[in-house]
Amino acid sequence: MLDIQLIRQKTSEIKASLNIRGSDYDIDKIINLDKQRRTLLQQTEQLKSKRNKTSKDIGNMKDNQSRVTLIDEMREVGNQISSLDNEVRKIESTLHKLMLEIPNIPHSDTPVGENDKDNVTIKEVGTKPSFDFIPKPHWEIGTNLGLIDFERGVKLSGSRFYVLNKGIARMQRALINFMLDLHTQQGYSECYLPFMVKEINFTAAGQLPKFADNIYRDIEDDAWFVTTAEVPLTNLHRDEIISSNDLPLFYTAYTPCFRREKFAAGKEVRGIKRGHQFDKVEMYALTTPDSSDEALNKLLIDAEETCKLLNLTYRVQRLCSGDLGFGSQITYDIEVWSPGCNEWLEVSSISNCGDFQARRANIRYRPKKNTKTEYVHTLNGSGLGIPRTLIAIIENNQQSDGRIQVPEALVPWMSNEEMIG
RNA sequence: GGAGGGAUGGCCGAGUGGACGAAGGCGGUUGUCUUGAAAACAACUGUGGGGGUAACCUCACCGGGGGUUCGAAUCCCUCUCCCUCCGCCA
Repeated sequence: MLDIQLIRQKTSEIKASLNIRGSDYDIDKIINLDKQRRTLLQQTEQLKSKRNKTSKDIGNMKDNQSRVTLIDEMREVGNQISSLDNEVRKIESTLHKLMLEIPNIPHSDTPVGENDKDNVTIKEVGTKPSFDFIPKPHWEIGTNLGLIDFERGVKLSGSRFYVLNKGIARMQRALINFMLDLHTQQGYSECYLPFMVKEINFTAAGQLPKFADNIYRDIEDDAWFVTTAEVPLTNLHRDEIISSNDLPLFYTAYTPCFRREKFAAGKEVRGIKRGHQFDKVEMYALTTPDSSDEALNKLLIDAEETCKLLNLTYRVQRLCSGDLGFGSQITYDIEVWSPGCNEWLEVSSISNCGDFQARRANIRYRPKKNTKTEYVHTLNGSGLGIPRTLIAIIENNQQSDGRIQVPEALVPWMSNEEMIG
C-alpha cells in the first residue's frame, strides 16, 4: 500500500510513476475521498469533543432541570455523530479498497517497458553446454527413465500434476536440503511455516485482492494454500514493532507452492515447468529503509551462488516497468539455461518491496528511542524454484546413454549417488 | 465436537456506568546525590488518525466487531484466541 500522505503531497509524481506500469489507476478518486474523509472527520470530532465535555458536566450537575435539557441536547448531538461516523466509515472502506488495488511505485531507475521482452539483461554467467548428440527435453529423459510419471499425476489430481520417482524424487528432496543448508550458511534463519494461512496474510503480502483467482482456498475455515513462502514470511512479523537492534532479519524457508492459474496446454507448459503444485526455497529479509538496497544485493548474490554451485548457466535480468510485480519496486530475475527445452527458465525473482508490504502488514521498527515508529522494508527472493532447477540439472547433465549425472555439489545430499538412471 | 473459565499498557495486576488513557508494582529512560557503581529520591515512560509553521489542540483505542446510554474498560450481542475437563483422532 502506498502512503496516503505521499499521494496527497506528490500527486503528479505518483501518477507519472504508476503510469509506466502500463495500467490506469484512479488517483484522483483517492484524493477526493481522502479530502471528504478529512472534512467529515473534523466535523465529527468537534461534535465528539463537545459531547465528551458536556457529558462530564452532566455527571457533576445538581440542577435537574438543566440536566435534563442538556441530556436531550446531547442525544441529538449523538445522532449527528453516528450519522457522520457512518459516512466516514463508508468512505474509509471505499478508500481502503482502492488503496489496496494500487501497485507499488517502480524504483526511479527502472527501465521503462511493456512486457518481458523489454527486460534488460544485466549479465550472463557460465557457458551453454555443448553436446555431441541432440539434447533431449527433461520430459523425455524423465519419462524414458521412468522417473517422471505424468499419466499417474493426471490420474491422481488432473492436468498439471505429476509424480516423481526414485532418483529425481530424491534429487528434488536433495535440492531442498542443499539450498536450506546453503542459505543458513549465508546467514538466513531457517523456518518451517504453515502451508495454509488466513486470508488476511494474502492481503498483507499484496497477493489479494488482485490475484484471488490464483489461490486455492477453503472458505469455510479461512484456510488459503500458500502460493509462495513469501506470503507467510511477510506475515511473520505482522502487527509488530521490531526492535531496531534486531534488524536486518533474514529468513529462509521451504514450502510447496499451490497456484491455480489456468494456462492453455501446449509447449509453454510442457513437462514440470508449470504445475499447480511445486516446491520452492525462499529467502526473505526485513530491513531498515537505508539498508534495503544492500539486502537486495545480498539476496541476488546468494541466489546466484546457488546456481554457480549447481554448475548452471544463468543470466540476470532487470525487470522493466511493465513486467514488475504488483508489490515490487525493483526486481531481478535469474534465468537458467535449459538446453533440452532450448530456453531460459526463470528460477528466481528477487524483489525489493520497500515499505509497500510493511504498510499493508503493519510491520514497524523504532529508529531511535522515543522517536516515532517507521515501516520496515521487505525483500524476497527465490533461492530457488525447485522444478525448474531440476529441469536445468536434468537437461544440462544428460548423458548420451540417457542417464543424468548428479552435480558435484549435490552428491553429498544424494547419499553420494553420482548418476541417476 | 460438548461443558466451563479467561483476554486490561513492555510485563505483572487493580478496576462493574461519570473524577479512567486507565491505580499499584516491575521493567525502561533521564536527572539529583556519588570519585565511579549500587542504593535512595524525582520526573518521564503506549499506538494510530485529524488540525496547526510551531507551542499545542483534538479524536479513537482496555482481544476484534456491533449495540444500549447524555456518558462504557465496566452493561448487552457476536466473533476470535487462550486455559481446564470430557469425547474423537494421525
